[in-house]
Parts: sequence; structure tokens; C-alpha cells
Amino acid sequence: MPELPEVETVVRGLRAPLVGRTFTTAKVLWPKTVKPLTPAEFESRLPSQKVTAITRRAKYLQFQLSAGDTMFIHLKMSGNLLVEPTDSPVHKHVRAIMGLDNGHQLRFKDTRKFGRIYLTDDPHSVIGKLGPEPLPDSFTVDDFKALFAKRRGRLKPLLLNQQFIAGIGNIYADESCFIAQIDPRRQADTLSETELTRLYQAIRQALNHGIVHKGASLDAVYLGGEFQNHFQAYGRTGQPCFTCGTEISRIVLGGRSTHFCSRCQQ
DNA sequence: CTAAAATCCTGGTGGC
DNA sequence: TGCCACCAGGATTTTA
Repeated sequence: MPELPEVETVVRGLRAPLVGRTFTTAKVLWPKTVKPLTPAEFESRLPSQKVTAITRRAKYLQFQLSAGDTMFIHLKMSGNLLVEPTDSPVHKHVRAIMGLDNGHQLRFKDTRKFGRIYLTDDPHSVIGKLGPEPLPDSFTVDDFKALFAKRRGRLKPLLLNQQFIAGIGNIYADESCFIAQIDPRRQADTLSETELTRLYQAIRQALNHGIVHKGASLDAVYLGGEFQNHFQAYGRTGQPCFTCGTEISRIVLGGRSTHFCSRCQQ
């Protein structure tokens, strides 16, 4: 359940139960979950550290800890974080358990085992190479245009490149291109000033919409609700474009499924 | 330099 | 019901 809006929603939901709490135990059930530490190192280093703040950088959750460490969690494709009573049943896909000082546990559940938990005193080693966050007002349209200077390659893979711009995933890349009415196959250095301005606004609109909507109904999203109704391109292969009625196309671009309207998006 | 393919993993889905 | 190919919201590494 990745992408910036989901991660932001998870962060907001974890602050109340976790900020101010102290970790008392740690158990790694799938060894590769932790980096760069071994499970034994992680299990001895986390306990006694208190959570002082939880923030987000790109698709990473960032836990500020009292001993000066930072714990980053990347959910990748299927990760999720649960706060559950210590005596409650542990789901089979839980990969790490972090005990709290109030009878609860933070449990990292991740079916596909791609997710990672980093514990380090050097945040730069984890998030140092990430591109800019697209949502703060300090990130201007001029900043966005500057990113495209002397960049080659097609547009969509560039939007997915976290070192180029941080936080955009496959869904919001497709949605942003649709909103901006730009073909995701375009060479990045052929976009006009007008198109770049549209794309900048589209990215922020799509991401903000995702945050607002998920904040309101996170449960409905993952219980199989009407979430997909909010997408205009992603996952709508063969269905009519809401703008012109043309069937939405699906192609593979940069190894990722890509959905777009061949008529609206030029 | 771009770019495609392989890799890490499990589970759901749709075709036969 | 079984079997199988294919698909999945990420990101890095390898290969061309």
C-alpha cells in the first residue's frame, strides 16, 4: 500500500498511538526485513528508545527516537503497520514486532516481504539521495521546471524515479499525466513551459486528492470499497475516458503498467 | 547516457 | 477443482 498519499495517511494515523511511547522489545521474524542491521543488532538497539516524532519523507515513514536514532520504514508493495494488543493473535504475514510500554505492539505486516525497516543514527544514509517533495509550497513551479533541464528519457519513468522527484508511484504517475493531458511516453525534454506548468499542478492535485480521500476513508479503501472510482486512468483499461469516451489504453512503460487516453493525452 | 530485464516475494485472478 | 500463466501500488542491480 505504498505511494505518498497512503504513507502520509499511515503516518498521521500512527502519531496518536505511538508518539511518546517507548519501545520495550523487538523481534524480527523475517531477517531481511531489517537493514543495515542484523536482526540481533536491531533487537538489542531499539528497546528503551522513545518515539519523539513521526514524519514522512517520500514513501518512507520516519520515526525520531530518543537516543538519537531514526527508524525508517518503507512499505514497498504490500507492507502495513498495525498497533495491536500484545496478547492478540499475530497474523502469519507479520515480519517484525516492536513491543511498546503500554501493552500494545507495533507490528509490521508485509505479505510480499519487500518492505524494509532501517535503524540508523545517520538519516542521510537512507534518504540522502531522494529528490524534492512535490507538495510543500516551497517547491515551486520554477523548481519543477528546473528539474527537467537537460533530462532525457521518457516522462513516466522519470516521474517514478525517486531521485528525480520523491513520492510518486505508478498510480499517481498515470493520474498526473492524465490530468495534465500529456502522453506518458513523451520525451521529457520536449515538454513545453505550458505543459510543465500543467504537470506540476496535476501532480500536486492528484497527490492532495489522494491524501484527502484516504484520510477520510482508509478502511473502505482496503476493504475493497469504491476507491478505484476515483481514478481517471489507472486501472481503467478498456473503459471509456471520462473526458472523451475513448477506451483507456494500457501499455508497459519502464516495466510498469501504464494507463492513458490516447486522444486526450498528447 | 537511456532503457530494458532480472531480482526480491506471496497471493489473487482468470483461462482452460 | 486443479493447474498455470500472469498480474500487482516499489526500487535496486544487472545487462544491453
